[in-house]
Amino acid sequence: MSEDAFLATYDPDAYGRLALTVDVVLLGLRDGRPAALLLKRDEHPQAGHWALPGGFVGVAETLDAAAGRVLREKAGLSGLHLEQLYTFGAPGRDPRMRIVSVAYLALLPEAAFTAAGRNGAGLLPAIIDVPWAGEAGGPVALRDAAGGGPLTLAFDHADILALAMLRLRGKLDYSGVGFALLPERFTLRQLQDVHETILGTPLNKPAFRRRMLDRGWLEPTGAREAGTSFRPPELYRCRKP
Amino acid sequence: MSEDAFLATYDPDAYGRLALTVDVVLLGLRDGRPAALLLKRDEHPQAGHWALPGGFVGVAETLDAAAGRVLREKAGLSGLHLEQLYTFGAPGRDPRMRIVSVAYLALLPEAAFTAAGRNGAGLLPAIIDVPWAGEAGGPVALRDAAGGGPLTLAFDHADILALAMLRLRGKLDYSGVGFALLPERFTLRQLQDVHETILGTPLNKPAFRRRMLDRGWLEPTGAREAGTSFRPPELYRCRKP
DNA sequence: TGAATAGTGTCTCTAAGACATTATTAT
DNA sequence: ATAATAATGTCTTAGAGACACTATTCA
Repeated sequence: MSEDAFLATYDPDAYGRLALTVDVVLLGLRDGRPAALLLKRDEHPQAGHWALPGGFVGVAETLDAAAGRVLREKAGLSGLHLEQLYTFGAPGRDPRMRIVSVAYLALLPEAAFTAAGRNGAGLLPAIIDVPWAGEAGGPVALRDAAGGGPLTLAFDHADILALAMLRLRGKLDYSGVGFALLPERFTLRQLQDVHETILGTPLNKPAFRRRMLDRGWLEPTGAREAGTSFRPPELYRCRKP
Repeated sequence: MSEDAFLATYDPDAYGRLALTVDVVLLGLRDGRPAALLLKRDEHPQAGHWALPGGFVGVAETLDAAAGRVLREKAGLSGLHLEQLYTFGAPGRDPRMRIVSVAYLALLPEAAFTAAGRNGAGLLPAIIDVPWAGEAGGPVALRDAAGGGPLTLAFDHADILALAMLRLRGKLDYSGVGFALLPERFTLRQLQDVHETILGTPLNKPAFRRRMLDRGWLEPTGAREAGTSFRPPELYRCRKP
């Protein structure tokens, strides 16, 4: 049998029906704390619960492209740091049918995060309270950034969020992801604040400066931050993240 | 509309048809070099080419369970270190239809690797020649362990294999994965050889011993390796990988 | 001048690399 | 004894942490 003949007789349903989605963890900082943007589900299943923005993967669409489209359609954002996290496929995770979801992590600079949180698209900024117990990670607790109570997520989205935090923490000090949470020009203090927030531990200032500068990823802009009532810090730009 | 009513009317085909598979990179060591077990495809598409063992995900099956089943059915192995790697979903990666594949990494101790390579199941041990150029990783070259020429893989399996090597290298020194490539009892020299092979660089012996022993993952068995014509080395066991 | 933070100099401490030395086995 | 490798002691070196000190701006 030739390959063409084989393809003509191939039955796509022979192995059962399932659907593929992407779910995107939109991570940023809100008032110096890690936060995620959530969407209220207004359709079944789990209508009324908070969830990660997600969507079905188009038949002719790359996984990365699907994640980018979700970002655009649900949050009006593009050009962000976006990376695949992990694929969640437990049979009972969605009551509709077998839905396997490829989770993505998107990182938003503080300004984009704040803007997306109040653009009327229904995105809720939720503060992530991480119990930084050891390296194992663990379940994360969520609460409304506007001061509301604790939030619970739909499906297995709490697991996805926890994994996103873990991944971010793991990559922080060797991979330039930290820059994706800052504006284009930033001070070393801002960079250190980001690292301390994500790692959940204070860092030594001289050592942090040395490491960052020796790494060669930072380029001084020559400009300094304005509006301070003290010595204005140098603004840096990321060269090679 | 209630959730039950919604589920009754939900159309699983509304977003297009696709299939989900798992592909498993069976990594081990062969004569001190990294190697993978490959299967010759005897069905279309790409019949006659070498490929990673894989299979479709059952409708009621966990992704991890599917990978475990592939391992059992295609290589007769179980109880191995098995972890999800990445999901490959480019639309054209398989000519049959849209097939998205969740890639897994399995690690085999040297004995299991050798046995699986000659059990008649058609698994070919292929040496992986990695150009260790920097941290970026890159395409890997494959050749028949029996001395044959270079091998080319079907589909995008070369990319999957390259990612597997990269992941293994990255996790080696902070995660106990190295133990999964050794027998239950091993010497420190064997452990160092594994690390040097995977990392592609020689390591300092006293420093390596110090690090490994200080980590607390190793437990001396009291026994020593037999059959040496010199001072027999202590055999260790992994306590907490 | 005082307050506040930026930015740096320097000492200490830890861990890795280099290298030599001792230990233990078989022949 | 000799050969071969295991296992360790020690010196050096690189980098992180601690801490204090200087620098620069605004009020």
